[in-house]
Amino acid sequence: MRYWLLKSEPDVFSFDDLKNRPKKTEPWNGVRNYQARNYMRDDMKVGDLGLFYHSSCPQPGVAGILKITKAAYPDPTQFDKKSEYFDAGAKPDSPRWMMVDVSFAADLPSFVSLESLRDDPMLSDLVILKRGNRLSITPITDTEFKRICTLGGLKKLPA
DNA sequence: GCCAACGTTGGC
DNA sequence: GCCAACGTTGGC
Repeated sequence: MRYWLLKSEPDVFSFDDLKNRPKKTEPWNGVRNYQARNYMRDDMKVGDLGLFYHSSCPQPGVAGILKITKAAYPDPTQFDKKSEYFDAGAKPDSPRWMMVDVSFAADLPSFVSLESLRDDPMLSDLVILKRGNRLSITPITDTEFKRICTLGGLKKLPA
């Protein structure tokens, strides 16, 4: 299995939103970047774990842990003219954008701020810390995943 | 295929 | 609100 970091703006959809959804699973829709799409389509598998990262907000950082519950399938918002994610170039018989479903996996006892990620020598290769990186979905190593869980005060890793 | 213009991201 | 960095678009 693999590990991921997924960005979301908490004003739009936060880790608490995911945790508190009555449904067990939520679609990770609205990704409109080819590289991020390819990660979902080609490499994400059910059971993979991800860090839920809050971006474009007063306190950026990792808020919790999610798991992938459904492999990539076409994102319906690309066909919805009323959606902000509508893409006139995408057709139902040739979808352009994909999404996966995710669900809450575990809380982190403490929020792991962007600053603390930057300050940790073990995380110097973390993709989102690289200059100019804007990818909303990036792979991370199991070492990085475990380290961030530790920084978040998690003693036992989620299964 | 080049590249300027434009739009978006995201930390500060 | 600013701005650096990046991705996409579209004319040529």
